[in-house]
Amino acid sequence: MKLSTKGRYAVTAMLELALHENERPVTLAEISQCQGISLSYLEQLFAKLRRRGLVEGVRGPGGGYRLARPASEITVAEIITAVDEKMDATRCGGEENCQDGERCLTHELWTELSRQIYEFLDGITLAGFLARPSVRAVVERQRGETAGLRVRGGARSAA
Amino acid sequence: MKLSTKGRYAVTAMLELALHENERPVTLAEISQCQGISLSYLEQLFAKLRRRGLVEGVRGPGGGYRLARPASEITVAEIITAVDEKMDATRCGGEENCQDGERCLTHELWTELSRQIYEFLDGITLAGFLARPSVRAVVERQRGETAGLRVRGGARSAA
DNA sequence: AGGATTCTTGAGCAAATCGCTAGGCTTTTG
DNA sequence: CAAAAGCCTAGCGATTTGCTCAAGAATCCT
Repeated sequence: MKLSTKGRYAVTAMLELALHENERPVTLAEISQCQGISLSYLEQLFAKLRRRGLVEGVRGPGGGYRLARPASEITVAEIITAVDEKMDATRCGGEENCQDGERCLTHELWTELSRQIYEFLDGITLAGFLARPSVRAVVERQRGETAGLRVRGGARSAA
Repeated sequence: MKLSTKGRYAVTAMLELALHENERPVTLAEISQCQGISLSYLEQLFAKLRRRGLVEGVRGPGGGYRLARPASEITVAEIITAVDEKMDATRCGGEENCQDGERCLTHELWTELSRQIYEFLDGITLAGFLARPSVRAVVERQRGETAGLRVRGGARSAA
């Protein structure tokens, strides 16, 4: 379980997609501009997210990315592990013969903690997170401020 | 909040100290041997832990490291932030003017999530973690296996 | 059909970080 | 004083980060 800026980028981008779940696809260019992340870097992250079946790409004009599953079925843990690839990296490499037999108890202790963290993050879905009052407040505020400014194409409700 | 092998090393080493809380200090050489981490790397990690007031060093023969506070008052979050130094690294650098005013809502969303994770880890103390039944079982097993083998000096109860 | 838009993929690259080596120093015990 | 241990600094190879550049493929619009 590695939790650094890379995973943060991915989670943030996925939240952006979740906010536009029932609208047209969101382009990477929009996310890039809004977040200040380079377009190509986002492309790499989304390539991994796509391979893991978390997002779908829609090509052509009007295209972009869309959540492959409902936001209520995508967890933060999935996103992070999708872009981080390897997470176990135990010194003993899965074997438990750190020293002689299984003397080194520490990696089992860490494994337990790591599992705790994973289950915690696995309990947070995109939809669930966006539904929190404190988060909801931010979304509403931003929505209100930019209403009528960023509506491109009349916000048709995507048939 | 960065959570990678570096933080794991630190947490693991601290757990080792917590296991010998009421005995003589634990040397880095012992931890190094048991965990397979290089001695000098441990020294660097412990330098940071010491600066944060999490451990005390005891010099001279018979010395080593000891927890500066009871294991029940040291949280996993403290340990990880102690060795990882920087964790916020928000794109906007604390300012909220990502684009125009505060359009970029995403970093607030992430901040919220990051806080959740921090509070989760801050709720886990060394003592509390070692008290869990599943962890306890591992400790007891290891203790039994190595009883009489690794007792150096007669396990005097440190006055 | 042709061009514009957007995803898709790959090569590569500067900077930072990781985990470690090496070496020297200080303090304490005996 | 010598040995044991903490303490400190410099640096190094490998990996990862975050990014640029470039080409291709699918789709929409005219």
